[in-house]
Amino acid sequence: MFAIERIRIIKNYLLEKNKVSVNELSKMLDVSEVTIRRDLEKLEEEGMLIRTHGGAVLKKQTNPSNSNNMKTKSTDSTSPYSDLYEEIADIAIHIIENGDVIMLANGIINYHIAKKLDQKKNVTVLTNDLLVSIEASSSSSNKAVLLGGDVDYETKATFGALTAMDIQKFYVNKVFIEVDGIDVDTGISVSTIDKANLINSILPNSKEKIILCLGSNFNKTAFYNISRLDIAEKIVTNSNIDNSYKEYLSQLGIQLYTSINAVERGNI
Amino acid sequence: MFAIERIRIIKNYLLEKNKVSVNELSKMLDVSEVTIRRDLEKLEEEGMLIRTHGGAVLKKQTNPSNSNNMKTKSTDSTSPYSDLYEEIADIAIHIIENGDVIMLANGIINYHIAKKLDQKKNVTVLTNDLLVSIEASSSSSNKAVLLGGDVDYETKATFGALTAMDIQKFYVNKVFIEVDGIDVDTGISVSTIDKANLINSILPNSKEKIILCLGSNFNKTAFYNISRLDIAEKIVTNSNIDNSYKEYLSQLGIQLYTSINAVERGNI
DNA sequence: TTTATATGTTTGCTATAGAACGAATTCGTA
DNA sequence: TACGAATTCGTTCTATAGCAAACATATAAA
Repeated sequence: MFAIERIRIIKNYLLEKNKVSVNELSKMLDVSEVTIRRDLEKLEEEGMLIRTHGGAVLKKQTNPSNSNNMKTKSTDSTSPYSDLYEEIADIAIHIIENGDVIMLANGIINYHIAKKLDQKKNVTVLTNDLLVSIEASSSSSNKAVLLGGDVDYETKATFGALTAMDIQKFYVNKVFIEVDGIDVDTGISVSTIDKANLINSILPNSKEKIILCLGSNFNKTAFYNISRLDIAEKIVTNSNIDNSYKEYLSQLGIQLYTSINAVERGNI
Repeated sequence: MFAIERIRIIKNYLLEKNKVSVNELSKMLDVSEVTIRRDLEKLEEEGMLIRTHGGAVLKKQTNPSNSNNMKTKSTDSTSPYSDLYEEIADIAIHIIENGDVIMLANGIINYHIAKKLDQKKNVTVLTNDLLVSIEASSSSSNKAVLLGGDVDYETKATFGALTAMDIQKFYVNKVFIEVDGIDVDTGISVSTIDKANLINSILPNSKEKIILCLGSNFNKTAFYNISRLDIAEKIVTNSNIDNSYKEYLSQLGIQLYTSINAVERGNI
């Protein structure tokens, strides 16, 4: 037996018994007591034990107060926008009806929608967002179907060729899409190509398209353009937007849902 | 014999025995001790083993001295079996080589393997386990592909028709399967039909099948039978199993890797 | 050819582990 | 409390095995 093995064994034994005797170890490991003493000496240097006459006892670790961590979920619900996301989700949840088959593309607002889904029954959720799928499946009356694909650690969502293929297999009543930009001229846009591809894949396979967008993202254009605005049936946002937009959207036949809290908060 | 062959043999030998001596290997492989030392040096750099005077022992990520505190993730690592799961994962991780394309079926052991994957490079992980996919994608040098399907809230994994279809699109080097029962007569079995179906789907599409099984699940048969034992190339478990099994497995040409915590079990 | 890689041999040097023995300690008993 | 026996300890010494480094050889690649 190698020294390192012997020491490993002594460590384990000590952790179990909290104390060891030289004699006992010597017999157990079939080496001389001198050797055991030398081993214990090493372990004492490591700070693992305190030697005593005839053996050693386990040293109590001074715990470096690490009890603070243990964050639960990775979505930054501490983000400054968290409330706004939830406001939008609060509106959007009412658009969903029992028995609906919906797609929730990956994103924070859709995560909040998924958390509220236990209010509904017999809803089938198609999503590429891992956290959305977990929330949506938490209620036994609903069902979540996750799209396969390459996992993006940052967004906790699947993308890529497999995702696009999987999407083709489904047809949904409603798709909820979070966008990073809405603009009269450029339409709707998102900031990553993966998300753009995903949305483009699902659009043809959905009856009703519902755009979710922070009020602050109106009049903005993100890097990847998806389509013109008029593909959408509904837009949900958190703040009142100016009248020109309202008119424009109503001309296109798009329903605009706005969080009523917007005014109270006094935000623009 | 090429160096690369020799090193592969040493690896396997080490995984089986948990320790090797320079002298022993030198005789066994008919090369000088210097050569063996140089090989061990390489393997130590790879993080596979720890060299010691006279040989080397298999490296364990789970240091017994700090096994107490700092539990991180939501899977019940507080479960009494947690350490055993991790022991098995500690062995299994050494079976994975850089550049491998592997399947990790859903389960706790595979979750532990996924957490250790940051030691490896360019590994592609196919999985139906959401948590596994997140862990496996956390390192930028690796890649995770999640199988689509119906999400099961309890196991945080995907199952069903879509999962089976998605699996057909891939072929992997190695598949790691956690089973709930191993028996000489009945072969390998699991406790849910979903998992049984999943495993049956991937088996034809994998070159090497590696079974992960708690020692306590030997001689047991879970509800859903999967196949005979001889489809597996390797079995990894956490405790010594009796000699009749060892003989039987070696007759079938199955390599048995065992993690032994010698003292705990009192056998030296 | 040169160059690089893999392996073996030789040569001190070092690590390991046991023996010996005086010093320190524990402990039972007076 | 005191004292002696028994145990345990630390130190030194020794034999053995294992080690790294330098050098040598062979084989393959450029």
